[in-house]
Amino acid sequence: MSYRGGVADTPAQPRRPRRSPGAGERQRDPERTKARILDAAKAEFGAKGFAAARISDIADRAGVNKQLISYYFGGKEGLYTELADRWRETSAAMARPEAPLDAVVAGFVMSTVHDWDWARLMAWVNMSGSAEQTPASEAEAQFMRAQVTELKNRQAAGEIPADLDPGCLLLALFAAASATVTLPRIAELISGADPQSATFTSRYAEQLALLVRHLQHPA
Amino acid sequence: MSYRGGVADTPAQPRRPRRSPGAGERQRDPERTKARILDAAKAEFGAKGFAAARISDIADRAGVNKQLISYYFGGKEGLYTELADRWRETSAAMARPEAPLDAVVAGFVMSTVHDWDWARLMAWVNMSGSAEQTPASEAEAQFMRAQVTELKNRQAAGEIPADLDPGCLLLALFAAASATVTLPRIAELISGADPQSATFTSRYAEQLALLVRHLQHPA
DNA sequence: TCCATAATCATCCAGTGGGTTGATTATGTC
DNA sequence: GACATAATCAACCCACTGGATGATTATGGA
Repeated sequence: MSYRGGVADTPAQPRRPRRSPGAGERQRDPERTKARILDAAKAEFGAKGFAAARISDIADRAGVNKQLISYYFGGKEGLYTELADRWRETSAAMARPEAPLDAVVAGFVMSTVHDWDWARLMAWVNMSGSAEQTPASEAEAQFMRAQVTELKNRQAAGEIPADLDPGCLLLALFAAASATVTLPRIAELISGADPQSATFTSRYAEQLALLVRHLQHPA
Repeated sequence: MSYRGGVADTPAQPRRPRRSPGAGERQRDPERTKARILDAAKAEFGAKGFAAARISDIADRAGVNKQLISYYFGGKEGLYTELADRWRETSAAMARPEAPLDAVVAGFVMSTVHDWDWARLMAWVNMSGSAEQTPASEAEAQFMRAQVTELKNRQAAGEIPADLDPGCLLLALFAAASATVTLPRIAELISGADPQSATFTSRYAEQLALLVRHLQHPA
């Protein structure tokens, strides 16, 4: 038995066997091609992680010659960092300032439904990234600090128990909200349902929100 | 720049250049050798995950010829499953029945200090394992179910709010307790400290325990 | 002491996978 | 229409990696 990368690949596009020009459709369209490669890469990297992902698989999924990955992104590593960078930007932009905390957490959980691959990619980046390796962009640190002060404000406003350290709380909430993605097997074992499914995810999101509310207003 | 596996390798043994017989020490000792290989594998797999780990690195770290990995464990995959199996047994045995919940959670967090590699391995297994791939041993499922009923009991005893689903709560606690291992980069960003360090880990453990207590007794 | 066998090693082998090369075909412009 | 250039592809290359082979040495028993 050869090792197959983790978690079933996302069904994804029906994977047309060969792209036929299609009336009115350009047959050379660098933007489209790049987008396709990025999508495919997101799916593959998300499913298997960097090391286990194969650029030929990515190319196949994108319906494109694998050389284009070098051509556009400078190889596997370039493609990966491109995606990682985009994720950082996205997550930095994701800072929703003044929603209730339980809603923020639940929303984060739910976001994994719409973009499972993206969430998985985040998880891989976090799991395998160390400080020396990828120096954690200043923007990223900024974002985290902002989130911490966010929590601190909520704490000052009495939304959160005063004796909890905002940093640790943030970390815990982050981890809990990522649970379906980072611990899919346990999630499945516990719930009996597919951790990717909307039904389970929304239930879990709701429960987490409830938990947060319990922290806020005494039970 | 070639991709280096995630998270700095554990310092580990000083990696003796060549094992010299050493007075009174057997120079052929299969048990010792196997143990060394397992330790090295745990460290390598833990640091980089299955796909990125190299059996030659494992062999080097163990100070042993790489062929012995095939000899004793039937290759890379066999070695990995061996470790994964051991982890499952260990974690199944880890079921401490009647400690207070906050202590259980804190203890789980603290366990990552003494055996970081092991915790990382767990994280990789969970992250990359899907149901089809490794059918989640019955024992494993049993263990999880047991934990859930454990929580249910605590809930019945009024330790936990009645409206929380025990399964979801377990998942959330599990994820939160694994945070330093599964999200080391975020942990580092938030705390400014090394997520592997005992100081940070114990602080985080304490905070999580506090959080659990807040769930139990209204703030 | 000698032998059978287990343990260990150095070396080789073949498959894989990422990357490169050079050719080919669109596309836009003059 | 012709040309320059961008986009795309098929084929090849070679480093790496996991595993296999066969030799060698220790160990324990007869």
